[in-house]
Amino acid sequence: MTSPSDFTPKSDFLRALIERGFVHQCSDFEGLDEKARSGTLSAYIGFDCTAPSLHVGSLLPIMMLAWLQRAGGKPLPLIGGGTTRVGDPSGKDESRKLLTVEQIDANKASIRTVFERFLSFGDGATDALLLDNADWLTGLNYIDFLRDVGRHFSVNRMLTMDSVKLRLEREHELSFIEFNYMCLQAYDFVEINRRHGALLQMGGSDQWGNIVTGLDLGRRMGCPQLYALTSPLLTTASGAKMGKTATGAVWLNADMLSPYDYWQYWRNTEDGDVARFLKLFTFLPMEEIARLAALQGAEINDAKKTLATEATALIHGRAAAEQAAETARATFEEGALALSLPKVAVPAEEVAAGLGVLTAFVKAGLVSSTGEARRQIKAGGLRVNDAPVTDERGVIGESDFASEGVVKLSLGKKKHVLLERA
RNA sequence: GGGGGAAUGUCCCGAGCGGCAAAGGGGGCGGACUGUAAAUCCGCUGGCUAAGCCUUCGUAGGUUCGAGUCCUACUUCCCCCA
Repeated sequence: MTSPSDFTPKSDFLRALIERGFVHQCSDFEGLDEKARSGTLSAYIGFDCTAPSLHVGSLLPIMMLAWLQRAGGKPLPLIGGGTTRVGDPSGKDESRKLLTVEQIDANKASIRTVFERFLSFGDGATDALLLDNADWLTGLNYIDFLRDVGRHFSVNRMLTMDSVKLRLEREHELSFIEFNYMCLQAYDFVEINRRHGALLQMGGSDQWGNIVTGLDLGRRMGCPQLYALTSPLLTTASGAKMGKTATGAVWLNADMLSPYDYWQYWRNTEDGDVARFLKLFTFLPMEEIARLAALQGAEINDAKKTLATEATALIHGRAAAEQAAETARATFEEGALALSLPKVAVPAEEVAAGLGVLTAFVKAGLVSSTGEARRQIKAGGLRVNDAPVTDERGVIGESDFASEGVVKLSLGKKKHVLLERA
């Protein structure tokens, strides 16, 4: 059995994951359910550390770990410090740059702050531990690895895996590194089981093959029965991949995306996604979600606000989330000037000298070039203090700074930035 | 090893008789309509100190008044034969 629909879990952990829509496949529901009920279940998920922040795409696995901890399990987020040093070859983009050890460490530290929002770390039985596979991969000796681990991999079997099979059928290049990547990933499972007793690896549905390879290796290398559980690939109701927005990726670190913008991301959820997202990205009880999901027409906006505030509170804290909600309310519902909108400072001398509108919008980060600013003006998309900009040679001067000492620049109806003198 | 293809707007896919800032999609952004939604329609989608200037078609040279387009070498990928 691999489908969650025809299984009734007894453990809190699996019940929560299944009823909230986190589960796509599992290697053995009954077995895992049993483990989750008897004793502390340790589980790990691998995360990418090529950027200094995770983005919303990683939120789903983080939530799975959080539910695990809530259900009395021990979550083990794993950072691929070792594997990123090889470079993930599964994308065919060869220009992927290799990161230095320092970069990886910096990213790791930054990413850890996100985990700390969702998981409690420490030395206790159910406290989370942040693992890095560099700890065991970098010291590996090739000959030893081949002898102890490599002999357990059946190339015959690896050749039947979808990821490999497809490439071979299409006669696409499959490099040796790539072929080995799954061996390392499988070995991670064994190592984490030995070091921390992890019995379960979770991940996105695209990781199924790799995770199952780990299961297999574990059996051959004398680990206890291991389990695999994957989550569905997340797309929006209209089929787009999650995590992209106007400004770029939806980062989880506040210094890369402000809580206000993060709140806005969730506020703009499509109708058809609201219920699903409430289940996946908030800890609200199911009854409450059912109530919100039943809202029709324009009322569903209330559900979106709740989603935005709850989701934002998880990573930026309740206070920041409520402030974002309030900022949005004042800005959108009252059309008022909310001083808590994201701010950008410009040197006072530049303002005194007269700041061109084009430059101002570029500085505010609302447009990427003066050329784009010109185009947006033609399209009627730029406003200064809510007044449409019609002249691209317009100048922002002292008089535009309201009594509050800021100028509100807007792109379209949704994106606002305050300019202040510094 | 031999033979034949391919590389295009720095998001992606893709056309391109020597006159090209380069067709067309997708995506994205803006406008209209709405509910800060979806769908639909319209516009935009190299940069700048902007009637002009600069930089782009794998890399480096060459032919030409003029090269994405022709020639040479190189790089990478694909196909066929061995």
